[in-house]
Amino acid sequence: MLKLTKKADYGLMALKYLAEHPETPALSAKDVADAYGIPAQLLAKILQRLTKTGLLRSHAGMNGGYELARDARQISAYEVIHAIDGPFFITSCTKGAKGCDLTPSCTIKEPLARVNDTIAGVLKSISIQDLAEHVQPSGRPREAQGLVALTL
Amino acid sequence: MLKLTKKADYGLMALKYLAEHPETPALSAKDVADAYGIPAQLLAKILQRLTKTGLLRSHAGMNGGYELARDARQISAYEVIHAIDGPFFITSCTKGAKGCDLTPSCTIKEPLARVNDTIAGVLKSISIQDLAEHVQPSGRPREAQGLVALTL
DNA sequence: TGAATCTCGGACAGAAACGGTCGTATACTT
DNA sequence: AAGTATACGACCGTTTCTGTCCGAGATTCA
Repeated sequence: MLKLTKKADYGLMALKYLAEHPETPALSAKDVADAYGIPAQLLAKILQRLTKTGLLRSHAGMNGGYELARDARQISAYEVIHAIDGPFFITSCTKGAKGCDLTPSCTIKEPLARVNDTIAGVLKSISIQDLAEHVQPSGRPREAQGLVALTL
Repeated sequence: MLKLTKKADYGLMALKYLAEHPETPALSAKDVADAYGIPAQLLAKILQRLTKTGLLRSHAGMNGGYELARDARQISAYEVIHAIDGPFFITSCTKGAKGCDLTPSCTIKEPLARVNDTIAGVLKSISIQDLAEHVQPSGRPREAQGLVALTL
C-alpha cells in the first residue's frame, strides 16, 4: 500500500500550520486540531511525541502550546514521519532481530532496500517549509524548484 | 509506515523466481512457495491475481503452473505491487469519493502527491529482471547503472 | 474412464496495526 | 488558588493483513 498513517499526516499538517503562524509564541494542540478538524486528544499525543524527539518545543500552562524547535526549513518530512511512525522499511523483513525468518532467500530485499533509501532521500529533502508554501497548482515551470534530483 | 505488504513481497519474490528459471515451461505455486518457505495457499492466490492482471500466464492441470506473460525486463515492480495491493496513495485521504472528508484544509496533500508520483516512478523503473540479477553488494561504482534519475 | 495434479475463487478466522477516547498527573500563568 | 495546557498511560473498537479451508473446474496421464 505504501501509504503513511493518519498520525503522520496529522503531524505534518500540524507542523505546517505552526510554520504558517510564526508570529504566535505558541499554539495549543487544540488550536491546531480545531483548525483542521482533527481529534484534539490524538493530535496532542502526536505533538507530544514530536516534542520528545526534539522537533517541537512545548510550553505548558495557560497560553501554552507548541512551537517549532527549529526553522521550518530545517525540519524534513522524513524526520516527522520517522518520529511518529518509527523507522520505516519497505520490506517486511526489516532485518531487525534475525533477518528473514527461515528463508535466507530474500534476495529481493537488497534491491528493495535501495528503493527504500531513495524514498527516504526524497522525504528527507522535503522540508516543512516546502509544505507551508503551497506549490502552484500548475503552470509555472518548476526547474530550479526541483526539490530532489537523485539517482538510484 | 510506508511499507508494502507481505503479499506484495511474495509476489515480487515469485516473479523473480520465475524470471530466474526461464527454462522450465511452468512452475506451480507450490514449487515457488516451497523454494521460499511461503505459505502455498497464500502464494497461490497472489499468483492468481497476477494472472488476472496479465502479468502471468497460468496453466492448469498436471505439470501446470505459471510463467511470465512478458519478458522480465518488461514487468515493473510497480505493476506487481499495484496488482496485488491496489492503487496506492501516500496520503490517507485519497481524494477518491469526496476528497478530504470535512476538512478542505488538507493543503499537505498536494505536495505529498508529488512525492507519491516520485515513488511510483521509482518503482515503475525497476523491473523484475533488475531484481533477478542480484546487484553487487558494494564496491563497483554504479554510474551508468543508475536505475533512476528524477527530479521532483 | 478415472485418477492425479494444479489452477480458480470465495468464505472465514486469528492476529496485528490503526485511530481514537478517557482519566489522571503535572506544569505554568494570572 | 484557579484555570489552562501539556504529559502519559491504559483502554477499546475497527480495520487491515495474513493465512487457512474447502469446493469446483481444467488438464494430463495411465
